Amino acid sequence: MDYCCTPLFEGVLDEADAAETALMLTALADPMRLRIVSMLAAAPDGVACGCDLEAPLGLSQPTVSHHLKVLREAGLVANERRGRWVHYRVVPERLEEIRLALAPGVREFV
Amino acid sequence: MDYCCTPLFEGVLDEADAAETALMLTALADPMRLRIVSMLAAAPDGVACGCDLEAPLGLSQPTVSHHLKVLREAGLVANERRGRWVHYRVVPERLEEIRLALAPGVREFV
DNA sequence: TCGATGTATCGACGTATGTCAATATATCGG
DNA sequence: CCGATATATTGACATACGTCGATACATCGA
Repeated sequence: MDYCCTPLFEGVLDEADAAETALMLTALADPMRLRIVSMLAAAPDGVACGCDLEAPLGLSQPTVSHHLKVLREAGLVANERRGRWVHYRVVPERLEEIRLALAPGVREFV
Repeated sequence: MDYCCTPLFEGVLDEADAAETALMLTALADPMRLRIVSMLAAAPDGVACGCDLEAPLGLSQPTVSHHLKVLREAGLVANERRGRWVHYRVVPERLEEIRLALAPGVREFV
């Protein structure tokens, strides 16, 4: 008797939800961007400017700017111009969204 | 007085940790793979075989096999051959690792 | 043994991504 | 207004990724 191929698949992520969650995860799924978020979180007042990130990361200025743009468009960091500099900070609520999306069963899987 | 460019950057993710976390996130940062994990989690006994995933996902058999391999190599799913079929299940401990890695400040940021 | 069925691998294709140098834009100080 | 500094954009490049068809491998039933 085959107990395989049961017709389950209920309460599953639809395409739209999967696409949105994947966008957030994609923005975070890069070593350099993870380190950027970590640096911002560890910075005094949780704020740092892009110029501080280039040397520790060993990346060029355009590349850092690119990564910050990816993180910003994913809502994972916020920026604020302060004179010549742009201050970046982590958006913890957005990180929490990801953690909730990955809850026990990836969804409300109680 | 410039309050920018302070020499913070302590307690930050090193390259190795960032690379490993990025590997897990990359495996999960795909809409189809998110739906696969969701389907496995929602399946009775938390187990399903690859043949059940093709039709709901609208993907070819090789593509489903590829995604399952990516998830398996990332430790996010486990497989077990059962006769002609291979049963896949989510590894919740691995998902929990990701959630912990994304804790408040991405690291032990209390 | 042979055919059927589920799974894995291979090769190829188009697209996306991370990176940089060069350049443009924005803001401050003098 | 001009030079200096921080940031953003553009264009180019190599690499990685998602997908498929074709094919090989594994297992069961007859």
